[in-house]
Amino acid sequence: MQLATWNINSLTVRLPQVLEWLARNPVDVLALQEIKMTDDKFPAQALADVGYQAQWFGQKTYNGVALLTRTPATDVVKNIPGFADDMARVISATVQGVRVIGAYFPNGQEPGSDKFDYKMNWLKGLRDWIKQELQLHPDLVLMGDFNITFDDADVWDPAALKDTIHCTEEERYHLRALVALGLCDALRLFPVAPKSYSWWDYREFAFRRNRGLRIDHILVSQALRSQVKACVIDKGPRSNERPSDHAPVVLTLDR
DNA sequence: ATGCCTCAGCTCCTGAGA
Repeated sequence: MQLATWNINSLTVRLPQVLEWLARNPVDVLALQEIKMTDDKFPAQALADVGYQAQWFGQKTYNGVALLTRTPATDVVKNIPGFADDMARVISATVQGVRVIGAYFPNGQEPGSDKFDYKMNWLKGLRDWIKQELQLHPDLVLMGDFNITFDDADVWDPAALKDTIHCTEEERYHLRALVALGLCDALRLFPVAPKSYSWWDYREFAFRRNRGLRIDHILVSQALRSQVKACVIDKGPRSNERPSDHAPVVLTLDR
């Protein structure tokens, strides 16, 4: 079984690239973030034509998430139950016995800002909910655009970016707290090549110079840990014409 | 320097992203 996550920064613009990627990477589940469209605009038929069912949760202009699956997704939940939020950031479903949670974590803009406070509250709400979800669903995958680096290895210039957004101790504390519930960073179950990133700024030839951050993650529950065969960042689509600024991350499970 | 790209939308500029 293969699961993947990809922040596509507008599904309207990137639909052809998503279809092309799925043709080459026929994963069982693809979680999308930043689809940036209202629910009525979602291209369900184009995805069905290539063999994917979809669950989606959109909104106008910003945010928006979806789960594309080859087999039916059941018990679909949108956003974090018990956490009031007017942004479409999370979609969950059970697929082939695995509880899959696709999430677009808040950006946070700048430490000290209102958006940063919202990010901290959202992270707390997420943790409280995931703690319960793990009790209900031992086989669980939480993946998406976390907008947080684990540590300096995830940052192209740790000195220059110290304490800036995605790299603050507060954000990393929340990420570690999430992991401490009983999850593990699938990419680091294996030797990771230095300077492995999942996002590169559109400006200043950042991708060509590999000036990036690793902020897109796949976390797996303890029960699934022994089934993880591989986890890779696919940098290929970042070289496309009109690319997303994020690369897909792909998890292969032995099940 | 607060822009450098890119995207959506109350579209020829602005807000937001990261």
